[in-house]
Amino acid sequence: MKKKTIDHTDLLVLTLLSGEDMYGYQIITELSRRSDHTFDMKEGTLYPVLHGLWKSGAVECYEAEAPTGRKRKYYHLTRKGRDALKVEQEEWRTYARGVEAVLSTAPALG
Amino acid sequence: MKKKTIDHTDLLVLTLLSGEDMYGYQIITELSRRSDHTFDMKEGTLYPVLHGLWKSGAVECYEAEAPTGRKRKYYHLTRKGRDALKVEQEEWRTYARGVEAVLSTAPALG
DNA sequence: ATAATATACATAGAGTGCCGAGGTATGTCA
DNA sequence: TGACATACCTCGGCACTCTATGTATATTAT
Repeated sequence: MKKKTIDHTDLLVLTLLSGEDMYGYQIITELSRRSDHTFDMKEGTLYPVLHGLWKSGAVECYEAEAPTGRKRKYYHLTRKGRDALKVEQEEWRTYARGVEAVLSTAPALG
Repeated sequence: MKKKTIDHTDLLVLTLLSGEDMYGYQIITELSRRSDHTFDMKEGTLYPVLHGLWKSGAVECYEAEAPTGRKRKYYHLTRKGRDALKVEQEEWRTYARGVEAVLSTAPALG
């Protein structure tokens, strides 16, 4: 049984944060929604990613209270994070182009 | 420094083999050529992949002599391998569509 | 001649990255 | 009051790819 992982987690998270500040739980639900339920990122995946992005300076973090009274940790994309996102997007396009190029050289499947 | 791995190795290898039987070294050079040098698959990656595909019945293997007199191990895609390829291709398309969907929801980068 | 490079196969160990499983805690609704 | 959604987190395992290394032969350059 082949394992299916999400990969490109940084790209996806940075992309979401480029639109607006978000908190962890929201990132998971938004990612699922915007990908038409293709991506179901696990908390065990997301939080380490978020902490890594913070450590590298790609995001800043602040706490805020939800209308419900709950604490949330919002993440904000920094200038550095925006630059990183550009790089990641370019890498993704190159990668996807490469795969499509290889697929296009093969005969159609019966 | 972020590490760049190829991923989707099975998809790429099966795709190449769907066109013609190939031997290991050839797969590496062809993959590089057809992807416009995007993919430089390492031998330490390819050979285990090939052996795994053989173990799962996706490919058959036979030895043949090159014009130079050298021995080569050719791999041939089986019916089972072709089915696996269809699945892998479909999964790739779903995945790529998902990523593009997420990217498209973000504002353009300055 | 011989050294370097390309061809051709292979494996072991390291490193990375994602997930499963578990934990903590609060708010909402039946 | 008990279930469920929200909201955060960590640890250990596992899968995957690469680095490094090894073997061996053929070709090309010096």
